Amino acid sequence: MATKNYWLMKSEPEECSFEDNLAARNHTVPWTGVRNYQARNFMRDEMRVGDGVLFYHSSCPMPGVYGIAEVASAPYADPTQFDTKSKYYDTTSTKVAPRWQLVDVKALRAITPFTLEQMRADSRLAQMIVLKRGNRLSITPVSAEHFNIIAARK
DNA sequence: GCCAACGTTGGC
DNA sequence: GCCAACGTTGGC
Repeated sequence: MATKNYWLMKSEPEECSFEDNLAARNHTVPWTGVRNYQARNFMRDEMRVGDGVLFYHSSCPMPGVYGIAEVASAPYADPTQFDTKSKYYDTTSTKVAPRWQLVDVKALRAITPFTLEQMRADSRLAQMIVLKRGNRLSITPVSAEHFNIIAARK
């Protein structure tokens, strides 16, 4: 059996907050809109159902981890790439060879937000990719140790 | 709104 | 393959 992996996934709360996710059917949402190859490759090639997810809010007054979630599906084509009305519509993608793949993400429980400021202040978390200068990647792998430190928050 | 950082595009 | 221009991310 493959080892469980852990991820940090960024979302703008205006678009899909952790509360939105928790309120969704089956507490599950498709992770639409990723248009970066590295982030796509994590979903397409490396995620497995049951992997742990730190649900992070970005571009908001208080960035940070707001909830614990898990990967809830195998990868499949992101439907928004074919939707002409979507801001994620991609004219260069085809149904035969979809460019963008996603997974479903299931919200498990909210935590007292572990803010970016608190993450930076915690020396145990110093090696997290999301804290590295200039990092913009919306999906990053997280070590079990870092995941557990943040997931221990009630 | 500013701007540093960095990914993508496209001319050559 | 190089690299300048451009667009986007995301904290502040």
